Amino acid sequence: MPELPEVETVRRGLASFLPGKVIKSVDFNWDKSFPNATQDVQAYLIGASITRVRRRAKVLLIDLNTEHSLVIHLKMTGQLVFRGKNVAFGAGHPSDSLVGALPDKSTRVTFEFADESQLFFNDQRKFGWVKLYPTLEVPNIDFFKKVGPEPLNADFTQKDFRQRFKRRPNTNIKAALLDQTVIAGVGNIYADESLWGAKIHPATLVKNLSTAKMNKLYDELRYILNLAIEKGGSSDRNYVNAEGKRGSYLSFARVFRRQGQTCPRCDTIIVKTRVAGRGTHTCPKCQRQ
DNA sequence: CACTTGACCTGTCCGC
DNA sequence: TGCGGACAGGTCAAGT
Repeated sequence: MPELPEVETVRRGLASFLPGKVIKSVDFNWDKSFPNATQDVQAYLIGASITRVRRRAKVLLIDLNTEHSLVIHLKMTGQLVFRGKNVAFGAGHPSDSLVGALPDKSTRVTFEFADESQLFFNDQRKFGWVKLYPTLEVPNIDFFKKVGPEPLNADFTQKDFRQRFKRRPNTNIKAALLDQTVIAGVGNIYADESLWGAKIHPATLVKNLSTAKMNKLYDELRYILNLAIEKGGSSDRNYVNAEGKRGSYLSFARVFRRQGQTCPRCDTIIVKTRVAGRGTHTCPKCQRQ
């Protein structure tokens, strides 16, 4: 599911609800969803207070005042939904909501706080996880040692972007965009959307892309990631924000999940194919290989 | 090494 | 209505 804009949207929601909350209890019903929860839970989680909520790549970090952090990956279908006095099931328009009463059959971990509010980790497909690490060790996790730069960082330039891709000259640009060690945070939706924006066919080999094309891709990717954050992300099926509500980006999408519809630039019918092992949406006229 | 494919899971949709 | 197969926003390990 969640790519950079969705995870960032969840982070912003959690950052408004969680700081100061004191963990009263933690409940698990699927071991693999919280693989290193042992006696550490008692020592570092129960009674701990949340200090802040961060994001790196597609990973959320919830820092505690016990020098430990919850590290959370939502993978394809993970959700983190907060329920408290001011954020209750039923608030807002019903069509915004994708989750009802919690816990439900997809709930894998439940955190309860001292003020009776709760945080639910739901994950239909069970690929996602919550782990507990000493805060200082988080940068040493294999994933964080290898992951590429944040594409939206102010100091990340067109030149940096081109440099990062030089490590994957013989692979296609879509696979390279999805490779988290090149740059962080891009998944299937925003790969397709940004390639359409830059008029690049997803199967084009990286080494065959000009400097101008790569610069255009950088511009389109940053534009689309920022727009998606503004729209609260994409809810293709499971994704919801920290209040359990959908994001609206897909109503603005130009190609993703729009096969059979017309290209907004040239009216050609958008097609769905397979590139880098993933469903891929392109305009056959705008994006020639 | 660089690159591709399968595995991890559940649920839904589509064709027969 | 049932059943099999393909597919779904991600990442690893294992294969070539």
